[in-house]
Amino acid sequence: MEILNRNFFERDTLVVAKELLGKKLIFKDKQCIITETEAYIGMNDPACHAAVGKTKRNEVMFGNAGFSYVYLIYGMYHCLNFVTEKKEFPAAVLIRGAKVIDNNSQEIDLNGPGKLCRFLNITKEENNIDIVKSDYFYLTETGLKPKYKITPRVGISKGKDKLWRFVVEN
DNA sequence: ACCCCGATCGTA
DNA sequence: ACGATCGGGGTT
Repeated sequence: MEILNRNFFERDTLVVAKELLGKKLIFKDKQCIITETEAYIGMNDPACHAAVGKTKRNEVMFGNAGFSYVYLIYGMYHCLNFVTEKKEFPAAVLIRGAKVIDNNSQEIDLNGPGKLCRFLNITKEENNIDIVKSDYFYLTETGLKPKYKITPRVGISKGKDKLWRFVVEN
């Protein structure tokens, strides 16, 4: 199916986060359907890495939409994000969960950003990749429009008031 | 050089 | 409830 393009990502982060639910994520030989996302939006969002200004780690968030932002958390897990909005406006969508379509049609639930990256084998090597140009790392349309609920983001100490987490129901 | 803490997860 | 484990970012 149709590959998601730059225009898809270069929009309001909350819209992108909601619309990423049900999309297919392809990385090398693996693919899955996204079921949970969170938005991190700009320098005024205290939970966003960009809140401290531009640094070596977060500079990709300040760049073009449609690039991957991968970082190491707690010394042992990786988190996968996709950069959104216009260049120089730092924002991204964290991919927190997905359902895998296994070769033997076994369903695997990747609930949690660390588990998702561990399963897909995504590491800092995959940081700053243009996913609208790559032939091994990209997203596609599926036609799915899953029902979802809206909740506060999890695992953060600041910015808990924002309802910027989106989870597919059922 | 040092210190604190984090967009997590598995175990207890 | 807690420990694992380490890099980023701020401070001395």
